[in-house]
Amino acid sequence: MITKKQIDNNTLSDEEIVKRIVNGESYLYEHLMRKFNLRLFRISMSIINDEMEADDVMQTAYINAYMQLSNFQHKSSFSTWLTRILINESLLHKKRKLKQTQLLAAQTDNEYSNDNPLRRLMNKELKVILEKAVSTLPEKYRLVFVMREIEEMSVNETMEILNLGESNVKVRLNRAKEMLRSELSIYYKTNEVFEFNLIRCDRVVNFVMNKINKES
DNA sequence: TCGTCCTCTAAAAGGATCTT
DNA sequence: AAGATCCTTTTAGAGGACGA
Repeated sequence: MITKKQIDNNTLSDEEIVKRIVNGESYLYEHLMRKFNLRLFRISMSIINDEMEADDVMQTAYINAYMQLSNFQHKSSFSTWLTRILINESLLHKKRKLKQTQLLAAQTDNEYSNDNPLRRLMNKELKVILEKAVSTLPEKYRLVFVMREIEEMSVNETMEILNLGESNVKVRLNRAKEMLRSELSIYYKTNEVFEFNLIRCDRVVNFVMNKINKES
């Protein structure tokens, strides 16, 4: 575990931390991993769609990045460099898995499992619906959507990592949103979103009735 | 070969936010 | 308040893939 003292109250930039790691302070790598874990997990999930495998890929990417740290030339930010390594590793993993799947003639499970970091932030039902909708997006749109909207990465960072032009990033994001709107409309048109269920109905009714009874 | 669909790129308009 | 900057959205055109 890293102490606050060890990382100078989080005031060091990623690039400075990298330099210190390269100079022997390897324990500082934990700080970088903790900082980027969530981002890398989400991006990896957007490619792989499997939590366990995303974990494995992240581990491999972290190890690869660590091994290459002394070769990091600071041409881009550390986060961009690390994300690029993760994407490469994820795509490689996907490729291997596809090959394996074809050999075994097995079906790929495209559904997200139920435990995801987004859970804490969202209503459970809405989260499932959104995840399902996001998972239906073609990979290239899903990646841009996750990076821009969920990870709040800049257009510049996204285009740099994905090796795309600026307008292409924008159009892909816009199309991803269009697809999501269309996908989600199925749910809200069938009243699955904001469903006023029996339990909630009872709760509201009971609350109001209690209030009325007290007033009278 | 031709038509259709999809993707990418570029440009422009308009809105939101930041800076002076 | 005005201008600058960034972002989103829309539109048009070019080019590739694919089926008839």
